Amino acid sequence: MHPGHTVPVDLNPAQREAVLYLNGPCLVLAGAGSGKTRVITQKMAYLLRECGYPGNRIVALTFTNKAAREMSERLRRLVDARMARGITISTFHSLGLRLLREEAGHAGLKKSFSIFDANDALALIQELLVTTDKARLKAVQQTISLWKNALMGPDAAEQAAASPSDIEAAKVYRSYDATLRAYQAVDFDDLIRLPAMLLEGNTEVRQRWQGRVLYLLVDEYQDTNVCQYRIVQALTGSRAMFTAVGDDDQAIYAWRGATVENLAKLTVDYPAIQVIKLEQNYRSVQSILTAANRVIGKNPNLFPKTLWSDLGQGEAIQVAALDNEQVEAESVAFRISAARFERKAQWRDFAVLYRSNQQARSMEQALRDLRIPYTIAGGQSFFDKPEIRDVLSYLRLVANDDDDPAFIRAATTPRRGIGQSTLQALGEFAAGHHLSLFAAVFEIGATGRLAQRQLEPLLAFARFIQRLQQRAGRDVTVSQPVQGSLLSVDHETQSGQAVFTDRPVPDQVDDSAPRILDDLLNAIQYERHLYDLYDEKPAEVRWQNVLELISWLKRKATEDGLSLLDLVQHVSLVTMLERNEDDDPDAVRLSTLHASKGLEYPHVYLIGVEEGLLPHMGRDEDLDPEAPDGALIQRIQEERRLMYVGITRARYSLHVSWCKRRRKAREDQIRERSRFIEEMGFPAEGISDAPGTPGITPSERLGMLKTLLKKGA
DNA sequence: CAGCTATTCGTTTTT
DNA sequence: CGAATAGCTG
Repeated sequence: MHPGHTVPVDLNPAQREAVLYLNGPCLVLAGAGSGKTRVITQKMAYLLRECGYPGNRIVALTFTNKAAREMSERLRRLVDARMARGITISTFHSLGLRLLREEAGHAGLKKSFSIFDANDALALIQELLVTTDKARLKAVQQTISLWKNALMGPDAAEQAAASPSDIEAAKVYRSYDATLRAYQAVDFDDLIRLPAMLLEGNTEVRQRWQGRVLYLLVDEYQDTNVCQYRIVQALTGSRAMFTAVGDDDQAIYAWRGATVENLAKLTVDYPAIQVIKLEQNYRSVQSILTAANRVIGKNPNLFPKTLWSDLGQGEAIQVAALDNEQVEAESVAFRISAARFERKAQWRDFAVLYRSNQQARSMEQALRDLRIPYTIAGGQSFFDKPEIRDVLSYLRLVANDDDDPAFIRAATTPRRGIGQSTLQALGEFAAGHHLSLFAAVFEIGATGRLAQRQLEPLLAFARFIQRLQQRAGRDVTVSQPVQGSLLSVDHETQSGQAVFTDRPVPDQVDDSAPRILDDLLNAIQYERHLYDLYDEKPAEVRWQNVLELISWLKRKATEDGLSLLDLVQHVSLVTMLERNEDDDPDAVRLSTLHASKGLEYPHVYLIGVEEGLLPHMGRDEDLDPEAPDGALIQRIQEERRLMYVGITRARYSLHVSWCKRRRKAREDQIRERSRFIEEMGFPAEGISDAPGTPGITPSERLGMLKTLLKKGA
């Protein structure tokens, strides 16, 4: 493009140093809003342009798909698309998935292994434990997950298990893992753990993948777990050419196995590592930054930083105490509405952040009442919706008929005369003969263990799946796009010219993926099923979701020239998450604090800042005899970082609120304001009560509503 | 077998 | 107050 003057501009000295440093490993300690994404994208651009690195040998890893998307968009603005071709910008999970698909054989898996989501996994644990106690099941699941994230197998877990509950969990872990393997399935944690094991244990695999990674960049390094750290080590090898960017003050994922110590560990494992601090904040006005610094100042710090900004003092932070959750929501909705008018701002300039998803409920209600458009991030995810899981279960089964949970779900949805007792008989037979449920259908007939009326629908279903498998398998599209330099293509569409020229003309029987998908939906009468099950409106919404899924799959199939089988293998839950979010409409953003990390908004409303909710407290925190000393303190510290993350999302104004009362189950609870509010400096100067919000009477509220509706119309 | 009613039970954050 | 599940009936 423009060789010569492409050395990054618009960077401060520290950022510039971080971008240019290539003599070895590099650790960038980036405070909130200090431009870490800019550093990463500029560095990628620098590597591509100035250093002549080929795109397909640069890998950038993030934690969320949103972050990955953001990053590739920003890179796209910096460099020519051709130059960036083949670059990998993806989450750890999707890189892990790609590695696992490619190296499936080395991991003892067939290429078409299934991926269990959290629900599938929980159901499996429920089967293994006899308990119906959901809390216990979740606890076991969590424990197993932590072990997996720590790269501990069942043996190691058994050794490490101290408490009776851990010993029980270790037992479950063993059979859980064995069962997954029998199903030819992996869970989310395996997408990280198995690649880590493969890279460490298999020299051939390690060398192959090392050879593809000339430079590695890792975002949000403070949120890596043991497996992820090992993956970084294995991929970079002794060359150790990588840049890790992180901020220990924003470590908020300890509960899922992330260890901040990984940051410090880098300086130990790589003594020559170059450590660069980014301390200038470009996001927030000083009043916000001051509050943030005060709060986080209460935490011990691995790497002390002093954030500063030259954006001016800004307006005072507002703190409001409200009567209850509903009033709080109404107050926020109203104030946003007024502020948009006064500031001549857009809806999208406002965000409402909260600790837990349920808090979105009252907020949604209030926003709807005032006709304020909103979008929710981090709520129930797309692939958690039953209709999506239903459809995917068919695809999973087509790709992998060892996947018993998929079999059960598909066979019984929609209802087709296959019920509890049928499945139980089939299950017992299958277990006794070491068969999958699918395979058992064809064997059990001869045994006469099932009545004809039970066997019939089973056979019909299994044959239906077989037909799909045949059609999917016969559809061998020629060119898989060249997989020579393999880390390619997460975002860069692989389409280009190859797909169109190399694709065979479909013959009379159209077995292309899109056609099969259509036929499948038709055959199972899924739309009708939805309308039978739900009311008109919700049914339509769900059907729309299905259509969205299908059209996404079709698009993917067409663009990348994939057969249905390829599609199902390459496109699973994880890659589905990478689907382009709908265009961002002008709407208020509702988000959990966790999901807000990395984002910024001009005006932020932080709600539910109460003892017990924001420093979130378990019920009987001190009653837990197994809790080691200091566990509580650590939890509080993580909650404090969460508060810090919330505060630092705001650019110009921050509004904190809390409820004096909150109705829990059946009874109202008296709540105290969060300790974090005092830690911010309240009620010191620079922070004030929100004016004109407390104690709005219903009639006043109605009046305001009418006024607003007039304005809106 | 499948859909309906009655009852019970309430921690969180996400890939 | 709401959702998830057990249990019952057609």
